[in-house]
Amino acid sequence: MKRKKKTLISIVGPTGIGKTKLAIAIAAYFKTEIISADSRQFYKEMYIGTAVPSHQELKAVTHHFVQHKSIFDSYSVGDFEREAMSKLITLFKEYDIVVLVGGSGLYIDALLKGLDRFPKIDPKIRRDLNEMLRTKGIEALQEQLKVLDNDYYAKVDIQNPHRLIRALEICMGTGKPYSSFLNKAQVKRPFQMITLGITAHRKIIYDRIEQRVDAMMQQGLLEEAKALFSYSALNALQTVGYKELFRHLNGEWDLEIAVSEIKKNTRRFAKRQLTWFKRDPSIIWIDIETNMKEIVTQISKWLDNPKDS
RNA sequence: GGUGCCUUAGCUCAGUUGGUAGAGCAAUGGACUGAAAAUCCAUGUGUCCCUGGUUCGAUUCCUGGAGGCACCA
Repeated sequence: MKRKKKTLISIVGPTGIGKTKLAIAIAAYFKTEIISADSRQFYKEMYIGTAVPSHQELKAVTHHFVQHKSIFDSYSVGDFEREAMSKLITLFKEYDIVVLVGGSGLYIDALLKGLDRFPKIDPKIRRDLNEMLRTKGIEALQEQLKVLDNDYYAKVDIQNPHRLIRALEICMGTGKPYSSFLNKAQVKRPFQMITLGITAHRKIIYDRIEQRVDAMMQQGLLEEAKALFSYSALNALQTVGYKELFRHLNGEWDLEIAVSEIKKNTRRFAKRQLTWFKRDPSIIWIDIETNMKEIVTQISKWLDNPKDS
């Protein structure tokens, strides 16, 4: 018998905590498929350093948005939101439950909460703004934003060049203030959501990161980085695990230093992920030690008695 | 065994002509609307090895001890 209510079960949490494994177990249990929201597992040229699911895991449960893009493609969170929403709608025709898994907070939120709509902007504008940043400094960007969108200037972190450039490219590309595009509508998704956050004591998270980085090195991360070295300027390769090895490959760092930098940057990344997810009160946090059976039982209970819409 | 040097934050170390201390790194907290594994902001956590002594006051000077390093035996 089919449940009427469509439900998206999301698994979020810091890197290395075991999201992949749990998501596959849950998806297998409910006999459904997985949508991945991991901004680095999209790219097919990167494998070891992004900890994509193994071939076996991918065979056990169908995954979407894993290694479906190339590092040479330009791919944004807006593209992801559109593609993933349309995939979700398709999947819900066949399944009552779909599993979403990932560690990229912005991408998860894009799907769960929606983004405002922005027109496509000519990439030349961003290139010019980056050039302006390089030659005239961040003050020039700040001055420009003050003129074009004073409201946003008052709110934004004006030390952050990415934020300034994004706002400015919208202002310049559309002729309208960036802030005029924000909060157009509260999106209402046509399905209910259960979001599980996996977590553990910081020490345990960090130990797992340490072990995982060592394991990646053993699996040949250095070789993978070598093969991608000539593309190191691409956005997709601004990625922990690769950017540090590039600095080893260009002679800047000993391998040992590069590896310890990878560990450090992965720790910091995990911390930022926790900061992002912590502010979402709808996330139900479960400890890494909780066993699978308990989790599935709990989910089934929620599905039978949805607390809210 | 002798002589010399060292012991201060998680680590490496600075410093206080005697008024209980500060850098770098690490760490921690936070922000985040198409670059997000990106980008940015904020924060100093301490038996100054122990013990007596001198002193109004010792992390600082002196005695003794412990540990470390170097050299000599």
